[in-house]
Amino acid sequence: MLPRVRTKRRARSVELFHALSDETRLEILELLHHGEQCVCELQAVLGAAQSRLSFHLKVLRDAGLVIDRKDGRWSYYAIVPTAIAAVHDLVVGLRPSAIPGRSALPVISRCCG
Amino acid sequence: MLPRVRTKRRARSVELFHALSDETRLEILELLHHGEQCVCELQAVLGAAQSRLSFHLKVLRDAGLVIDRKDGRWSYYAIVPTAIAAVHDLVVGLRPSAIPGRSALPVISRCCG
DNA sequence: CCGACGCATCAACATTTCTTGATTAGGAGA
DNA sequence: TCTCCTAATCAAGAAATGTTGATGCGTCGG
Repeated sequence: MLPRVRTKRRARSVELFHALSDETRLEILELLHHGEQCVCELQAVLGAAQSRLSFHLKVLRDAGLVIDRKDGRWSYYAIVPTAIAAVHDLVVGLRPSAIPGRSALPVISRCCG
Repeated sequence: MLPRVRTKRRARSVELFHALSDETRLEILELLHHGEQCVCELQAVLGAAQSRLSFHLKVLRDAGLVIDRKDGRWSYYAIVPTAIAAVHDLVVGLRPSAIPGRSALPVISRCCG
């Protein structure tokens, strides 16, 4: 009976959570805490192959979690704070208490109607 | 130069975000907002094959996001609020502002030292 | 005790995601 | 221009993840 609404929101959730569900990508985000970084710097610190890093940066970029900027031959990546905020909001929406007017008590009455 | 600390935390992040990076599993969590539910109810609402549902419930359970309780032949699943809170904390930690004493400005000086 | 039910688990297959090495493209400097 | 450098992209293979149908196990009702 559940309406098919919020499918878009769920798709977006999947995209964002998936982008965050990888060790390398989380390390990248941690490094970007220090501010904008160029790919070669990330590469040096992470000790990752260039194409591998590029792949993960693309995942993060496609998800909107980071943004890139070209300067000469270098590419600089930075965190997109609003995207992190979006993730934050999605997580808040996961909390049971997020749905008002309903208790979290078991519905004992009928199981498989 | 980055210390290898917080590897455990990252592994936990990967586990949690991965559990949340699937459409079916997000739907399950939404349904559990209505309180504890038995598997057959989830099955009916989602129209999912029984083994498929069982698979996803196991992923959620292994990640600690839900807990199960047996009653007779039925299994009831419920959200674990503290796990959601843990996810919340991890996301907060992703925010650039979360690292104090460092600005988020680009480090222009030397790129590839 | 027997059969139906609810659900976990397994094996096999399909699909997706990640890694690796090679290629490509544009900018910078000689 | 020629060459090196940075980084994106591609193709192929490896690995992880999700799906499906079958099987097994405990519980309930007859």
